[in-house]
Amino acid sequence: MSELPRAERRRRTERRILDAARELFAERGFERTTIRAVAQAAGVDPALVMQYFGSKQELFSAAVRVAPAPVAGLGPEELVEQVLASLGMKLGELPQASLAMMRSMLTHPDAAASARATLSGQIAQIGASMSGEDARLRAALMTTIMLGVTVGHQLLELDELRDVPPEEIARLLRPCLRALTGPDVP
Amino acid sequence: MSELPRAERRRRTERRILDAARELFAERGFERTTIRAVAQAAGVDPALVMQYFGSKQELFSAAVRVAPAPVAGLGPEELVEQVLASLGMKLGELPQASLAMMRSMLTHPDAAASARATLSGQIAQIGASMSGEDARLRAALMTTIMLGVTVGHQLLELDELRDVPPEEIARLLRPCLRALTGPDVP
DNA sequence: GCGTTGAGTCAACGAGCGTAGAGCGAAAAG
DNA sequence: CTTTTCGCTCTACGCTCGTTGACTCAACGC
Repeated sequence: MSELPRAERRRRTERRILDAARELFAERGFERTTIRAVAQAAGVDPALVMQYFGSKQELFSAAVRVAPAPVAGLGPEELVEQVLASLGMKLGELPQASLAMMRSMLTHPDAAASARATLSGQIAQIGASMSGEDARLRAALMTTIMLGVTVGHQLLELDELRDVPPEEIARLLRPCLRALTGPDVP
Repeated sequence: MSELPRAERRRRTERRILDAARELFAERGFERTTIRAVAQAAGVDPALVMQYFGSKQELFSAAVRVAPAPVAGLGPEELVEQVLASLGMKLGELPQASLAMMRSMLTHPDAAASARATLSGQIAQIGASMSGEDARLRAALMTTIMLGVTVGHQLLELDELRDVPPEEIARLLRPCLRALTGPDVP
C-alpha cells in the first residue's frame, strides 16, 4: 500500500504509538489507560505495542521521558521570572509528557519516582540560585507552589482558574514567590 | 465466639471495613486498591464489603465522606493564620479520608469531582473573606498553593519537605499568603 | 528471481478484578 | 423449643487486562 522504506515506516509507527500513549496517559493516568486503547488510537494492533516497548511500564517510561527545562538562575529577580515563565509555559502548552507524569504521580509508583526526581532536580537548581540558611526549603516551597497551581489549573481544571490568562496568574503569583526568594541578592 | 449484640457487631465490622478502605485508598489510590485487599485488611470476606456498600465506587464515596473544615474568615490576618492552621493540621494528622480523596483526584473521575467541590467550597469561603476585584482568583491561588504543598509533602513525600516541622513551613509560607490577601482590610 | 528479514496481525491464554447468589450458623423473636 | 432474621462466608461467573507465540506479507540483500 505505502511505498515507504521500512526504517522510516517503523519510526513513524513508533512515533504514532508514543503520541497516542502520551495523550491517553495525560488524560486518564497510567491505570485507566489500556494498551488496547493506545493501539487503537495509533491505528495499530495491541501486540505491536508490546513488541516495540516490551511492557506497559516501559511504554509509559518512554512516553514521559522528556528533558526537564533548566532553571539557570542568577539573582532572585530573574529567578522568579524564570519560574513564572515556566508556569506560563505550563499554563499554555505544557508538554503532554509532563502532564502524563503529573497525572499518574499520585497513583503509579514509577511515575511518583520520576516526579520526585524531576521536582528534586528543580528544587536543587532553584536552591542553588538562592542564598540563606533554608534556601533548599524555600526552593522546595516555590516548586510545590508551582506544582499546586499547575495541578489545579491543568489537571483538576478548577473553574476559578479556567479562562484566566497566564499573565494574570503570574502577576498575582509574583509577590508570592518574591516572599520566598529571601532578602539578599547573591 | 463473641457475645456482642448483632447491631453492635455490625457497626464495628462496618467501621473496620471503612477504616481499612480509607487507609488503602489513601496509600494506593482508587484503581490500585482492590475490594479483596480491603476485605483482607478488615478480616472479612470480600462479598461482605459488596453487601454493605453495594459497589467499590460507593465504598470509596463512603470512605472519603468527611466534613470539610470551615474557614470562617474575618480579616486577612486571621484568614492567613486559619489557612496556615489548616496546613498545620494537614502536615500533622490530616484525616485519611482527605488523603484518600487527594490520592485519587487525578485519576478517578468521582474523586476529581469531589476534590473540585471541596476546593471550590474552600475557595468561596476564603474569597468571601477577602475584598478586591479578583478576590476569587487570589483565593483560588491560595488554595492551590496549599494543595501543592500538601501534595508534595504528604503524598509525594519529597525529601526536601520531610522532617521539616510544620511551624517552619508555616513561617515561610506566611508572607507568601499575605501577598495574596490584598492590601485592604474589610 | 529468491531466500531472508522484519513490520504488522490474529487468536488466545492466564490472571485478577468487581460482582452475584446460594448457603450456613448464631442471635433475635414468638 | 421453634421459627425467623441476618451477619457472614463460599463458590463461581463474566469481563477486561497485559502479554505471548504463531502466522502473513511486503520490503530488502544477493
